[in-house]
Amino acid sequence: MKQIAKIIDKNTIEVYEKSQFNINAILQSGQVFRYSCGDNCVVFAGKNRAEIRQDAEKMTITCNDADYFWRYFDLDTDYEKIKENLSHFGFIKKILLDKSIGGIRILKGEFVEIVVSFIISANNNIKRIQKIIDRLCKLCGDIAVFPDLECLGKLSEKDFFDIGCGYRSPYLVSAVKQLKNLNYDALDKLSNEQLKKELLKIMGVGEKVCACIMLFGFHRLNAIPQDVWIKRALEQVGAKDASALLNHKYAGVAQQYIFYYTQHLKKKL
DNA sequence: GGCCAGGCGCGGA
DNA sequence: TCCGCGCATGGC
Repeated sequence: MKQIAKIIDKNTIEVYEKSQFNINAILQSGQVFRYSCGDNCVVFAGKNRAEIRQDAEKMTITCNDADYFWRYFDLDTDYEKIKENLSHFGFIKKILLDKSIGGIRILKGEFVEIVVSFIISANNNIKRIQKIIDRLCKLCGDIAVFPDLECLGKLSEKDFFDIGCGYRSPYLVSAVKQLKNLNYDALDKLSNEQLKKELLKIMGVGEKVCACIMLFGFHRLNAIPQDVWIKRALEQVGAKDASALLNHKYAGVAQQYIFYYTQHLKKKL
């Protein structure tokens, strides 16, 4: 496998394969809510921060912890192989003609942040989700740091209501209590079926949010979150292909391609 | 101004 | 087990 990236020092990673790393597409594919893009992009994960600069020949990630972001950006995985595999589906092959799509990667988010963020995401829109999460961070003291369980545990239903969580507020209070009794490393060892079963016990986590947590928090690449956008898209490709995709080992990756293509690029399958 | 959003929990069949 | 309903809020 071609080396796609290299750790330069404890604060710096260089990424060389543009075809496998498009920071704008990654951040705009709906898997992360705390980021901003101007000349450079900045992304936050837990208490960590990374800035990504794109030059002609390479991308440079400047961050507080290079090892952390190596894992976060999934830089051990060769996405060319995944793309090749998924290209057996005609409609995925067509999507990948848009080169930005091929630069999407599945991030490895912080467990608590992913769970809380995607409970908030239910029946909500992305702009509003981002604002609520920003207010949540501010409520616990630092706009650049996602609250830990200690701070989250102190928040009341009213606190969540007041920052716009709406009817999800009681779910969040319950979920935070449950999260205190869950151990990430133990969950990470479970099979897909067992993990799903455990995550579904969390208040506010149903089938779709569960799939998001599995995909973006546990890197289970076959987990496919089916929101209204994906369901609409899959109706267009026919039952046979849709069924095959839903059971594919990289279904979650395909789902990210479709989500970005249909929603962000506003293109039809 | 009305429809919609990365849905979910709940009660009733 | 499987519907259908209600739900907070603001983006568009």
